Amino acid sequence: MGFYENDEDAFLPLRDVVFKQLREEILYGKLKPGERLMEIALSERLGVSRTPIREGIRLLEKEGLVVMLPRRGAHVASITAKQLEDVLEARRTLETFAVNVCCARITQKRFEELEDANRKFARAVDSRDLRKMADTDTAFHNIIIDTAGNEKVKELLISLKEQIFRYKYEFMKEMEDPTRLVREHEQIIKAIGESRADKAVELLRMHIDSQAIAIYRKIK
Amino acid sequence: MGFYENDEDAFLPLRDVVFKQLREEILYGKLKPGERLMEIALSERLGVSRTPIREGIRLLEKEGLVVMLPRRGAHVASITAKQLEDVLEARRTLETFAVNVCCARITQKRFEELEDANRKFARAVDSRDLRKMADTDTAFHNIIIDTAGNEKVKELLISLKEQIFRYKYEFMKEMEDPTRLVREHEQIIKAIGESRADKAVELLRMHIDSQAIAIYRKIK
DNA sequence: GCGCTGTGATTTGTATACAATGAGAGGGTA
DNA sequence: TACCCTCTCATTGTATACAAATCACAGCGC
Repeated sequence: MGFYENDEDAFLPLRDVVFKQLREEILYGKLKPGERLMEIALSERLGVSRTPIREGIRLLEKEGLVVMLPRRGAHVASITAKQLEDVLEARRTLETFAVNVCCARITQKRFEELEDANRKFARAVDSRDLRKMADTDTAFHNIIIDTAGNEKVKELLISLKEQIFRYKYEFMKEMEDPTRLVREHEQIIKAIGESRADKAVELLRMHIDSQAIAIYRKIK
Repeated sequence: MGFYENDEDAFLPLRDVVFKQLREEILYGKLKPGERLMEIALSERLGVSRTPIREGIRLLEKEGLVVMLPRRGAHVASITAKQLEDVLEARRTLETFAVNVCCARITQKRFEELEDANRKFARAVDSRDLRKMADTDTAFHNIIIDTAGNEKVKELLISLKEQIFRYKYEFMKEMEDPTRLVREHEQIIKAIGESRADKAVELLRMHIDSQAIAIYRKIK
């Protein structure tokens, strides 16, 4: 690859380096939805042969970040309103399941982690650093998902969220009052702390839906 | 590939032919869980070069049918009790969501398709043809999922089911009274027909769980 | 003016050659 | 015997060459 972002990449197969690099570029908007990924151009830009490029693109397809058509190459996945709706509905279904289980299983330690994660998110919101906001928000939700303890659900949720991350990122850019998200997180934490599973599920549903509506409006 | 199963394969990229062939072999037990997929051996057996083999294996990985470790090749995915539990829980979550939406959206035409699908399943059970049973059972569940109209949920459910198909198949082999499944389907159809979403959800949950328990017992 | 067809350039699909790694056999030593 | 070292060989990773398909567009006929 000519240079390495960090040392660990040096030990990864090139396909994984390609995957990580392109994933980054797609998620944070350098590669835009619909843009074509051409193997030769990429192999020249990244300084590897077409083989790891092809394999890296396959990995992106697995995550739903790229769509491939036979003989017509790979494109950065773009999303229709319908697809967005479907993904968000699937996410809501799985993540409300997760928060429900989480209520039953949470430990004191995990609960404190959750509170801590939201404090970090609050700081990120204060700092107005978009990337930090996205990362700390993800970290908060991931604690809930981890606590539920279902690896397959976790895997599916990671993939679903990546598919809409780019749009959510754009949406957060223009959000007038992101502190509302912090308060919504606080309410969810409170419901979990009180073991009120139904309430936590309902709050999380609303939390996801309100973002869904905003993103949806933006897409159309 | 030397010969073609059917004509349409002749127009597919070789990676897709490889994918379909290996998928068949994994689902119906010719390739067993844990078995190693070696590229050279496969390329000789299927009469293509390593390139489409590698790409076909990537497609299988995407479906969760094989797992790959860098430098250590691909293996047919085997499943631990915990993983099985996780997959079934994820399936239950998404499919109960689907049946819930299905109740609200079903049309007369779709309802008749559902009844018809269960009649076909009943005939398959009578015939004792295991493969037909599996196929018609899948077809029945797919009508519910299609009616819900969420493409992403459908995609996830297809993948989840494939991951446990092999075990379900083995389980059906030894099932003493498969007509119970037909009756369970009938109950679900009835609940859908009466638009009793909560009941349909509960029945489907039980339908999935009872199979889950049986497969679970078998694995351990 | 419009559409059809053929041709060349571009791009993906496939095969193959070579490099690098890892697993295991075999032998030496404590 | 148990352990470790090295060497070998099988296997995966990567690069590259060639084949086949697609696309864009020019030229032709209607």
